[in-house]
Amino acid sequence: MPEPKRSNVVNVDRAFFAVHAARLARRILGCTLVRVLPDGTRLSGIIVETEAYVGVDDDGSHARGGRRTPKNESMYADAGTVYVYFTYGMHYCMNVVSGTIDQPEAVLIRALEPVDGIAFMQAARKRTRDQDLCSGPGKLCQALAIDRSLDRSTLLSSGPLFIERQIPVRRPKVATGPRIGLSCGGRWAAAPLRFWLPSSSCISG
DNA sequence: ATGACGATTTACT
DNA sequence: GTAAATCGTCATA
Repeated sequence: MPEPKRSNVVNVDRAFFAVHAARLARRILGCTLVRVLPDGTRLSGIIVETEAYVGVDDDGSHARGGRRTPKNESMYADAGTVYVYFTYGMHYCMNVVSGTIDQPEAVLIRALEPVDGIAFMQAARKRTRDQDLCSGPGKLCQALAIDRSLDRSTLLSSGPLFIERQIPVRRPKVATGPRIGLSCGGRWAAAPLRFWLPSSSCISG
């Protein structure tokens, strides 16, 4: 039985994700990331900040130099696959795989503007302003209950995670700058591969 | 077997 | 501004 479509929501298919990471990073700004919990609760937020990790040559990427391990295996999967990793012994971060199969590119989702399920997010995040519920890659995974069990899942069906794209009223203004938190130096640390909507108050610090 | 590290967050001076 | 928290993963031995 087909699900009722929300008006204004455009279909997102594999071709939407199968572009260069820097292109996808811009493309998903303004889209809505939706998380459906096992009990059916819908959590969502508008994507307002992203970073592109552009392939084996990218010194900032987990796949630099062609590194391929059980941890980052999903980076090598089809466009539209979810890559979730665990870092600093306490945080998860979520990526959307872009490009072509076997070419490890991905877009890190760095911040959301909360929309649905704000009460759940508040409970999951504890004493923080609504504007900081999802203002960082680890924060949004906490708020949306995203962990490694969602690694390797796909955004291409109405599963636990998917993306909704609204018809834009007007093309949003996008700011760019260097990515955050990289341990590498040089041109890859400086490359303007971080993208955000400067109109949002939910950008990571 | 061991050690160093990390695409971060939070608290504290 | 600086530092602690905290542990799975991977490279080296």
